[in-house]
Amino acid sequence: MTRTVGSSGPKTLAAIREAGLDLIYRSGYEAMSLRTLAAKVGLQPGSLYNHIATKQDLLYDLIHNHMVTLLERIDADLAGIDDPLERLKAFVAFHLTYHIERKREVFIGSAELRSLSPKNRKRIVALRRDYEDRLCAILEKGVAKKQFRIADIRVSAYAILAMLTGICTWYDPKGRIDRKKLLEVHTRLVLDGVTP
Amino acid sequence: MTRTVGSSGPKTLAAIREAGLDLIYRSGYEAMSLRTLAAKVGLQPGSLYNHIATKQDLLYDLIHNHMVTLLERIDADLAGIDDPLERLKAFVAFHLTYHIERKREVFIGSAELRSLSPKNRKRIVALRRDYEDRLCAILEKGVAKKQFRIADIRVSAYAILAMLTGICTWYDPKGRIDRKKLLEVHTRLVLDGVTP
Amino acid sequence: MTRTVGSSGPKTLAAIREAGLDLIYRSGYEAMSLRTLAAKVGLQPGSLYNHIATKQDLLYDLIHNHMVTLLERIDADLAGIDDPLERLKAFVAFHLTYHIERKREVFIGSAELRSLSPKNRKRIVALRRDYEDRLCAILEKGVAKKQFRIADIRVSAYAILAMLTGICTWYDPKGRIDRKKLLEVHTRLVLDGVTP
Amino acid sequence: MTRTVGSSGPKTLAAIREAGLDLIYRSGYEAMSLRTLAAKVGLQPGSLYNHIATKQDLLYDLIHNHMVTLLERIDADLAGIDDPLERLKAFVAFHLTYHIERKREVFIGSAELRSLSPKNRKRIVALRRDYEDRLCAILEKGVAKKQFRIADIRVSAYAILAMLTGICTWYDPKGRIDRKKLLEVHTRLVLDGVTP
DNA sequence: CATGAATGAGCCTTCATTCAT
DNA sequence: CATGAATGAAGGCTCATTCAT
Repeated sequence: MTRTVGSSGPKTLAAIREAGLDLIYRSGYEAMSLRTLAAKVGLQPGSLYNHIATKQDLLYDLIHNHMVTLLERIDADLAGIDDPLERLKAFVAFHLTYHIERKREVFIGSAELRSLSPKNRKRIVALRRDYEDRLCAILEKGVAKKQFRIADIRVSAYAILAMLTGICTWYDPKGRIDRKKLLEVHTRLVLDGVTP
Repeated sequence: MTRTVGSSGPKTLAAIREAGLDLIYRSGYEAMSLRTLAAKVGLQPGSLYNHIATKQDLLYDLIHNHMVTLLERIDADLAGIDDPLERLKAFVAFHLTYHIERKREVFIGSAELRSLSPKNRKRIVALRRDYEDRLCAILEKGVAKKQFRIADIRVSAYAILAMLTGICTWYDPKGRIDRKKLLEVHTRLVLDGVTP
Repeated sequence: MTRTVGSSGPKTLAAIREAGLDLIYRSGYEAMSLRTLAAKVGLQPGSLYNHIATKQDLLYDLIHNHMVTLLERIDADLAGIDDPLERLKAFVAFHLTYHIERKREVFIGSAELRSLSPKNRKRIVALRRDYEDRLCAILEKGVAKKQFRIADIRVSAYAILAMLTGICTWYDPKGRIDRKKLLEVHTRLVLDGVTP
Repeated sequence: MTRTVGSSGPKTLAAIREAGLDLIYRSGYEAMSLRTLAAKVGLQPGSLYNHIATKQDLLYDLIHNHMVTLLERIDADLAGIDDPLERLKAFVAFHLTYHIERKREVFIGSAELRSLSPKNRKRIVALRRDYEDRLCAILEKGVAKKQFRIADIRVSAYAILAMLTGICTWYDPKGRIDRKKLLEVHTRLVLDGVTP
């Protein structure tokens, strides 16, 4: 998004992104100061502006990156699968995995929506909607094929997403529960909730 | 905006709490300035300190109040119900209703956990755990009585809570979906997910 | 200075004065808040104004009281003594004793001169001058009678006062040096410095 | 008042120190606001923080600088002098001169001790003690060599220091008394007080 | 590209003081 | 007399951002 050509430029920008991700995840966008960020990267505050346009821009950049990747990946994972039930399983598997691996991006992507400028927020919300639509489409197909029985597609989609997304607030990769079991439990919860 | 002459102490505190709830919900704790808060209540910034000790204190007060009420209410609603299935239904009904009616408190209670001082956060997290334990207890009893079939109690409880809590991020009381239907959809999702 | 008739009035005023003395001595006039003062006396801040006119007034009251007492006492102690040497000894004895016993008043009386309003400062400085004049007069008489040999009366007077007053910055009544010895040492220092 | 364009770092810091010295001397540490200080230097209040860490830090810096210089100078002035009497004379001469020329530093160094944080105060008090020890050592040597007759070294040292330091509260370099006479008067007062 | 110094706005909080009750 | 709640000003300090070097 914000990038300047040059020798150590891209590396520095990457470091800024990574540090920003970390700090925003841990303390929140408002609570993170660019001074702290600069210090973490080993720069003076003013130098950040050789890589980013504004603090707000960095936030948008982070979230936007995340959303675009999310959409690319889900499409890649669903490609070639036709059966709605299989597609739903794939969706759950992907969502869960991605949300565990990208805990910070996911959290920021929803908790810091309100810190985005109206214009930026609109853009991100549109991408979120795109992603939700992937799930809605699967559910609809399943209903059409009588594989699923669902009272309200959108409500169910939101409920499923909330449930799956919720894990990134408590799941600890180093904790007692292994990822496979987590996937099984959630897959069952979802399937039982939509199959007749 | 203008000073309400004769507004006595408790009333002013209540106004501060209400305004704080609103502002924190909409812009976040860090982003809310006490100047804005004071203006909304019709006071000078310094006058807030006749009613609250610090900004942090107000946040804690708001969240703590919410948690205590939550626990009181769920206990009241569950009292006298024995059957695990019925208890689970009551839990879902209560949780959903409360989370719709107290959207702001609920949101703040989780989104602003990180804005609490370590000591305060600990206290709140303990209360949250208490609440989660109510659901775990129900699930356990149900499993013991062979009414439920659950792979991992705690994981399921978190999944259910995440799902039910999720609604307060998108549900609009004035939107197309009425509360009854919402309850039906979620109750089914939950029950199907835990019954054998 | 500032007094209201009434039942517990005078006692409260005395408590305010004592607390003020203590707080100003320990933290300085600017650093002492009326809130702290009120708390120490067991009142609400606003209630102080039933006894004092302003914070500045309290300071002036304290210092003025001190100066007036100082003058009354030195005159009493010198009364009836004629010989300049004896008068000087009496002065040293009185000054030392008073400055040890009224450490706080003395300290405030010089350190907080700058915190007085111009008008108040003028008044106090005049009283200080009166006191200095007592010593100058003694020295002059002694010189006239050839008992003393002094190059510059005023300079010597200031030097002597500085020396004698200095003790209240370090003397600890409970320390190793007893008051009698202190008096001896200082008396000798002074006398040796002015006698031929 | 107006910003001195191009004023580089060290120069600005020096200006801040000088302005701070002046303001603290005249109004006291607590009474000096950083806004006033900044205005005097021609900066915005926040810009001060490019040069100092905190207000407290500035105070400590000022006093510490003063104490270190004091120690360096007295040692330089005493170097090469062996006779206790000559050393005492040199001490008096140095002390008096320095205290006249650095009136403000000296005053702040003792009047604002109480405004220092406990940790900072400890450090400064230790340096003061070092300086006092220089005088004590001279007196001791003189006593050992029977050149001085002193009842209590420490008490006498304090008395002498108080007397000499006192002048900086009233001496006006532009006044009627010239420095040479001042030195004579004080030297005699001191010597007469310690010689047999 | 990075730095250091500056800006101007704003933050939370404290303060002396007032006044209806 | 005392209280509790208010005011308005000010305090120290932090912040995102700019820009000459």
